[in-house]
Amino acid sequence: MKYFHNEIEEKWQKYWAKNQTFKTYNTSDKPKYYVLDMFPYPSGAGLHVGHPLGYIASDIYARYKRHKGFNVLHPQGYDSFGLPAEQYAIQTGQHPAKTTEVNIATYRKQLDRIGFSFDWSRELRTSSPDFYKYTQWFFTELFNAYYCNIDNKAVPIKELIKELERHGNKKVNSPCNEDTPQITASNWKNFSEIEKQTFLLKYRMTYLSETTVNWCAELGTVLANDEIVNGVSERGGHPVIQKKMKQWSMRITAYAQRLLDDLETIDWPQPIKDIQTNWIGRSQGAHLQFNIQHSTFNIAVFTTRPDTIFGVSFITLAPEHELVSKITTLAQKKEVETYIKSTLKRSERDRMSDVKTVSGCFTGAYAEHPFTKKPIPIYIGDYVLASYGTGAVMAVPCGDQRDYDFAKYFNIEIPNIFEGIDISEQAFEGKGNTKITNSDFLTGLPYKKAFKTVIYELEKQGIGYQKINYRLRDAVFSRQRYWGEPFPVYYKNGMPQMIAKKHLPILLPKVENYLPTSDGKPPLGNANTWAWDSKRCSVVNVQLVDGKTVFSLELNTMPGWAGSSWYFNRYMDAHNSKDFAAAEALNYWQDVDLYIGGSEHATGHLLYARFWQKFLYDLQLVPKKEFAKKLINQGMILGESAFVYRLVYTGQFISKNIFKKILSNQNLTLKEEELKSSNWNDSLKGLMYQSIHIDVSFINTSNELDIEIFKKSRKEYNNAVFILEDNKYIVGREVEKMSKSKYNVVNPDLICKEYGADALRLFEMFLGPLEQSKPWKTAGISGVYSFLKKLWRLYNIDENGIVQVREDSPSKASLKTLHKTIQKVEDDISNFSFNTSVSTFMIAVNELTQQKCNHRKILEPLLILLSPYAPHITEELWSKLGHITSISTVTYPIFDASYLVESNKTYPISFNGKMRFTLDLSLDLSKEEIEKAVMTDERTQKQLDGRTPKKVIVIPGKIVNIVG
RNA sequence: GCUCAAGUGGCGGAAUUGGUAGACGCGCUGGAUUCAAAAUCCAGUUCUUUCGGGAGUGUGGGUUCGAUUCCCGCCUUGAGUACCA
Repeated sequence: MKYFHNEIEEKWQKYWAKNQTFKTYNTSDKPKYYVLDMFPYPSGAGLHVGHPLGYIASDIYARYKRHKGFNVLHPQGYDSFGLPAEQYAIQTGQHPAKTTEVNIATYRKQLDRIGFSFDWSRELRTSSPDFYKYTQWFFTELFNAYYCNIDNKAVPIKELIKELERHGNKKVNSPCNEDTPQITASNWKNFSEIEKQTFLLKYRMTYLSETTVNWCAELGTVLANDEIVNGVSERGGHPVIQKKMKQWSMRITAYAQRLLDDLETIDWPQPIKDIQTNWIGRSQGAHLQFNIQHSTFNIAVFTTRPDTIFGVSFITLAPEHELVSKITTLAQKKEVETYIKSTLKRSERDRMSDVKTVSGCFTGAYAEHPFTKKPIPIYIGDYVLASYGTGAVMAVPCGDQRDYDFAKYFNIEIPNIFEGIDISEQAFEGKGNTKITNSDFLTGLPYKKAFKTVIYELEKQGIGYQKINYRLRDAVFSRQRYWGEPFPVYYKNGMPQMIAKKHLPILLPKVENYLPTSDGKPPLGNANTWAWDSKRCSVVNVQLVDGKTVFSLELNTMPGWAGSSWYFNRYMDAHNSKDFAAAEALNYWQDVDLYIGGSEHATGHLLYARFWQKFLYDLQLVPKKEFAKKLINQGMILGESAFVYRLVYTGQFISKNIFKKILSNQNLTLKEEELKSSNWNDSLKGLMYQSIHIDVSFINTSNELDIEIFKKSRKEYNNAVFILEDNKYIVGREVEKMSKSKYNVVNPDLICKEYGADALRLFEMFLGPLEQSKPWKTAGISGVYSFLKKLWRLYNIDENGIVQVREDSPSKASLKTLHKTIQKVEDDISNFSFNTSVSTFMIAVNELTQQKCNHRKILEPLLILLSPYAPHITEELWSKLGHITSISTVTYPIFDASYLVESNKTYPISFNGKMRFTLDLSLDLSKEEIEKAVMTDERTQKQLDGRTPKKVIVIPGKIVNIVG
């Protein structure tokens, strides 16, 4: 009987759905294990073969853990708020909820077809009100909390108010709000309500502030730093400019140190840890002040090299620095204004692309050196960033190349403070043991000592202190979009107010138009009616009528990472309507044991989710500081794009190898039949050509183009002329990211139809190491497919579908094959090398076929072993073996080492390191006995040919080497 | 520029704490079966060779009886990051 994968897979998928085989309960005697995938955004394009790679790996692991006796939570859901659905809505008027619904249905169908063991009863969607109700609630919790530097954690804002009433803010300022002015208790008491609220905003974990944001005009919204790549938007590649706007921000900087420290407690890939460490960008240095001559102002700077303080010869401010306008002298005013204007014009991108050009301008003002009291000229320059440190630097040209270049350009002196270092060509940026010189009380000290000494001196004089600075910035949380979570916020006298938990969720209102309003408000400004908790309130024209008062609502929505920052906790108790999850559920599941997803989220989702979790932990809402113990980044599956080459001049399509010859202009000998076109020779004059992406389904496995299909694919190709090689048109191939626009997408549905889901699963694992990126080549699937067919044949299934297995004892060789396989596969799974375990199965089936082994005692454990990889065929064969229960419920076979232990060990015998022959020796022999046995062997004597060896090296259990 | 990772047949990739490099699969070659094809099965497949061997894991060194594996220099590729004071 043939292996009909389609029939089998349909049967078992139905069975699993009907019996809720993979439903998980929150109570069990078994230990828990939580396996999670990064949930997908349901795009209109559906899944391609690259998407399920991580899901397959996690599914194998989840099934394996179930076999190992764990109560496994393996859920799936959708990150269903997002830009594409909204842009589609703008174009078509179709409501994003509708498109999302349709896309999810497609995704679900595709996922089901691959045979995942997800517990779909826990499915969640970030765009569902049941879910975003809690996203909104967490927002209000963030608003109602501040970061306490005494407890070093977030605590309710009530505590801060109490403290302010008693002592003012003398003690409470944590590093993330150290710039907040100091107030006393009586100051606080004299504040008006609005002043109090304004003041508290400086402390809240989420706060409203006028900030410089990354504005993308094309997308009509602000973007977070991690959403910008090379100065353009990550999505769409549109230009991004700096703009001041009133925005919600998340005070993630409060957690900078803890986010850094706790990286050591989690088993995440080193590259991800490195990226996050880099992104947080901790640097240790000093904060110090320079008084400005003839004024009351002073300039605060941050430096990592306070030891070079005596090398300062000027100060540079960012053009946006607030002091610029205040200190510029009348004489320099015009020049400064012109310069600032020119820097505003330069986009971020320009500034980055020409890093080397020095530009700046003198303000006319002078600061005073804190120790020597010498005047120091103050410049502005756009190499200083307003958003890092204090937006001002003390320039030490001899110790920093950028300062050096600036000094050379403006002819500023470059004092040398490094003993025995030549700085005539470039700055000296090293530290090491070089001693500081020409530096008053620091002269003669090496870096470390000088660093400590100068900080001591600064603190003593009260002009500076040691400081740790972070590159990490607070994350902008407002988006001027429609398809996102509405904020649970209304405004009273211009101050934001939270809407109480009992009124949540604030439902996303219906709008006719998804674009910003004519007066520049975000799309939610188009809503006529808002509704939540309809019994209590009603909202008309974006105005909340609550009894008599009229308030306006927040019209921004939350960014894409809001829901994904906590969704993993929701799966633990997905349908709870009273809370985001019951305490019992949270305490049972604790955290994610294994998280699988792409590394592209390193500075986005993976950082925000860690921040959010820590916040929830501080409020004792979740039991763990980190949400995921182990993380694995699956690599990307790349597509092999196909190209045809067209000469622009003649319009001819030229087969790949002929085209290559033309390009290299070598050995250009064309057969007469290739020269069908009379224009041919002309075309060589100006070699203008296009390489055009064509759909990968137009070509066969030997890269030959199906010309007829190609011609029909587009009108413009109907009469295309082809120059062939060996009567074929060969296309060019190139590995690229899989994408619709490159026509290189391979749909998993087609693979499932042709080869089956089990073959797809095995093949995706077989492609290579999980973490690596690798190109997809459909041709390669035949290997695993024929493996499945061989497995099927091993079971001797007759025409009636009856399996004929032998019940007597299998041979020693077969048992050895089985137990070798058990051991190897378990080793591989625990190392997450799924690729090599697939090979192990293939070897096992080949060996068993050769041994003609179809013993029940071998076949049953083999099925259990294989079932995580190929669940459908193993379920089918299991049922044919006469079992009633599903294979998912049985436990993994236990490896019995006794089948592998051999009395003899084969020793390689080498001469001068070169292996000559092998000798079977007992494992129990002593070194001396082994040596004796080797030396008396006739092959040894033959090799030695009468000579005496210098020494004989015996490594018991490994090798014998004879050195002559 | 800085940080990290990786270089093994025609290709994807194996190789435990250093111990017979190239497992497994694709592709290719030959054979069996077939009227033929598909499918299936068997054999071969790193290079080189005067058929004894010899060379070989990017490259040059080092440690070792022995190195794909450990150490140092260089080259190449990929990823991340980018005026961070």
